[in-house]
Amino acid sequence: MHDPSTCPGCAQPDLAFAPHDHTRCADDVLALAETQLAQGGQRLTPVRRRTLQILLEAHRAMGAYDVLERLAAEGFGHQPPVAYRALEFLEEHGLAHRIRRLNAFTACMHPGEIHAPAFLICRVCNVVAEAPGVAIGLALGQAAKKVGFTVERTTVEALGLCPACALAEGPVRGVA
Amino acid sequence: MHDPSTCPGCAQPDLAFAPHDHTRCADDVLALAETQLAQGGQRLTPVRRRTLQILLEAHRAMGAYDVLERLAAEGFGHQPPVAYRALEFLEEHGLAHRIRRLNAFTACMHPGEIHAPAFLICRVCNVVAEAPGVAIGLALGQAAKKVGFTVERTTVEALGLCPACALAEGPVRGVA
DNA sequence: TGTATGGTGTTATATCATAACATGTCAAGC
DNA sequence: GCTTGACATGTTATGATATAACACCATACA
Ligand SMILES: [Zn+2]
Ligand SMILES: [Zn+2]
Ligand SMILES: [Zn+2]
Ligand SMILES: [Zn+2]
Repeated sequence: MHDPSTCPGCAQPDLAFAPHDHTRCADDVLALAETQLAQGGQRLTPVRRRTLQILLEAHRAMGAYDVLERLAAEGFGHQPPVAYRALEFLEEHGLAHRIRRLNAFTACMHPGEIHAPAFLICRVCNVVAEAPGVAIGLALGQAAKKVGFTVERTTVEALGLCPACALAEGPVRGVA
Repeated sequence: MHDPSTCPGCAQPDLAFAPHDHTRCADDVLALAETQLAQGGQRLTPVRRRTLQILLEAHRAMGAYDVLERLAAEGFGHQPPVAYRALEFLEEHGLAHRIRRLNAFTACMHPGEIHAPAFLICRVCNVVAEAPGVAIGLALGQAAKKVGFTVERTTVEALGLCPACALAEGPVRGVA
């Protein structure tokens, strides 16, 4: 189902920036998700499944209302809670992440793996990359431990420039 | 101007969790801020100054509309942009931070020092502590560098339990 | 004395999120 | 079979957060 020719992520010239292997895109993730959830006694219902699909196909961060629009157009409910509930469910189960700086959601690119995700957000093109956040999580955990704080969930986001936009905006001004 | 007897932060039994030295509270920070800004050709105007004061006095994270209410009651403007502009100004100049998980703002506890702040947010009592985020910033920078991303600003927040609430909620159930 | 800049204020609107309640579905227990 | 409880989905209505666009007034300074 993943079509690189229409995938904004894949269309990016900076494959290194958004390094996702397509053996995991859409369908595969979906199957994986279903298995995982079943093991935990959870259900990937139609709305939830379709919501995840929409995020996977979009291959970028989407606002809840954008997702809702898609869902509504396909015969699901038309009201905000429909989208928010599905998105929150996916987030709780590690299948999607919330990007707080964008008030948006994105499909997890590494479902199943234990990860405290870190996101790199380009302020120009809004592309979001999920970076391995293990080292960051460790550092954060240590800082917390020092003051006796128990970490349960983390939000780590960096705003800046993706390689492509850095070229366009950077010191290379006189190229064109 | 800082009165520990009415300061929610100071009233906390977990001084270690919110370790702030009062030589820096309110007035001192304010003076420092003014100096710093002047050096950068920026002005700590009445609204901005009062906004910072409000955050410092509150000694906790406040929503923009809460701040606005205070400002309005004191003769400043009554409309959202008044608060948002002041808060954004303070944030841009390192005098306040935005806590995205809470949609709130808090005065910086370490103004002047270069720091990529990390916040520890108690999900029970909502107390926010600003932890030194240098190590975290480094880890994040490295992860970003690997994919050619240029970091400009970071958001690092941990949700969990402060020491006090961990005691109350934790495995120590049968104490009372 | 124009005129550019920046700060403050306004009105109006956009955007994001949740509370509260009604209905449907399905499986466990009687 | 029916009842009941758990959970999912849908609704209406409202709340909370944030910004666009414009008017007015200062100060700075050519
Ligand atoms: Zn792809
Ligand atoms: Zn970009
Ligand atoms: Zn204090
Ligand atoms: Zn607490």
